[in-house]
Amino acid sequence: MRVRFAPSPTGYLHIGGARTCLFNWLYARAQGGSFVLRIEDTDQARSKKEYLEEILFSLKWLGLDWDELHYQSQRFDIYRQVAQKLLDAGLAYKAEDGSGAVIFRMPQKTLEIDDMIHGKITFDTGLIKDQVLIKSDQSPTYNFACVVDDAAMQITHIIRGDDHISNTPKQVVLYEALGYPLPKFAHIPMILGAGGGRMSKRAGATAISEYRSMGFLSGALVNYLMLLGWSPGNNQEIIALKDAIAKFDIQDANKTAATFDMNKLLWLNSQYIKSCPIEELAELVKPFLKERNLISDNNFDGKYLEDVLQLFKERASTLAELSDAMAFFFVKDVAMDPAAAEKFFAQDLNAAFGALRSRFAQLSDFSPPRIEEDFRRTAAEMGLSTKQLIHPLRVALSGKTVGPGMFEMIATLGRDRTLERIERAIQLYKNKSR
RNA sequence: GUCCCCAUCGUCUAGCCUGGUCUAGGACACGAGCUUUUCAAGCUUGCGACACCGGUUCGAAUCCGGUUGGGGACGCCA
Repeated sequence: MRVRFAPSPTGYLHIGGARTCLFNWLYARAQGGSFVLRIEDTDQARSKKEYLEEILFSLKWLGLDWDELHYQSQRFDIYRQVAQKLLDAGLAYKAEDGSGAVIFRMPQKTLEIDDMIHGKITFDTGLIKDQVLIKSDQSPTYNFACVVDDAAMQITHIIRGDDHISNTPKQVVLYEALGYPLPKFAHIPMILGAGGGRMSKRAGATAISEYRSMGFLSGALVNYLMLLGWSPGNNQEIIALKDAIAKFDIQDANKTAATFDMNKLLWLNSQYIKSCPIEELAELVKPFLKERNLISDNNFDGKYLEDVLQLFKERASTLAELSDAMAFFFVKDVAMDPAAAEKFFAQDLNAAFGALRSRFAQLSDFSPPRIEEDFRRTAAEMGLSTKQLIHPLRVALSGKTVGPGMFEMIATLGRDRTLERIERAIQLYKNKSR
């Protein structure tokens, strides 16, 4: 069996296209067939190299590899030849306006299509007008090139969005006119935007590459896409692409349109971040840290990065969020956010900070348990509760009121940075209160 | 307007084909609690759906018809 995904490089690869591609890919891999990628670049004016590159890049990023790659722009001669055959057979005619367009004479009949997902669908072709096959600029129309290619490339199963259901009778009559064997059709439901209508920018129609730069892991996005219109069964939600192959069958796809839900995607992404091996996560997060000027190619400490990631990997839902949350580990002078400042300047803790600084300086084993021990002793000596000291200390070290566990954080930050930041906080308070 | 598709919690879905085991299961989100140095995470728990009407049947979420609602297509775009 052979399937195909046929994107048009007149726009970026979006959620709907990616899901269609995914189902085709999954079905091909499950059945041991071939997956053909066909670029439908017949509209010379609107097709852009930039879009083509984005589409190919995004498919690779998602892990959807193809067995063959074809470009319709290189096959114009074939379409014209086939059109000529229809002309010769009297099944098509030249436009009367002398424009050079070739038009197919629509037969009048009732067509019944047996869709793999919807079952029988009937159409009355008498309601469809004659279809242009070759435009006046001699380029083929979508429905024509599509049929010629699907037949030439021996596509056996056409899996596409159900917005194409109404194109199906127009294509089937062409198969019949040309004597091509009819493929099987499987029309999968569309993905709707949050409002219930077509996906808009707001609702998530953004390019797949956009999700990448927002910090989604490709595995999480692919996993989410699989769940839209299909279920692996057994109440399973998290499933890797390679494991889905064995369970996938296009006949199990839903008929009902699904609404895109960013919350669930975010949740899945957080699950993937959480379970991602730390070395891998480090590689994934590096570009985000570089983009924020937190590390550069020659200055970063791989071990330090991994240690910091351990602290944050369970508390972020995107790589972008992760990078922002851990930024203070990589800057010289931490910026204090307004809410944190309020907490920090609430009372004079310089005596306690001073005591902490000297204790930490002398600590032989700079580990979380020892740090905690010293911290609690200091708080007790100063007549402070843990809370009274821990929150301002967090602000002093991170500039924030929220973050990972204090003692692990200090240990990971390291003695030098910790002492430096405590000292800086002491000075900051002095200057402010003066 | 014409044609086509669809209809289970707010959202994604399981169940539907092969009616009874469904006082309809899971996940996200939301509420509460536990844990706790904060925020998360995690765990426990709560809220929450078979669109409506009719038919078939001893029995319908499941089968049939209609209504309503939603979506899509009607380009020399793809």
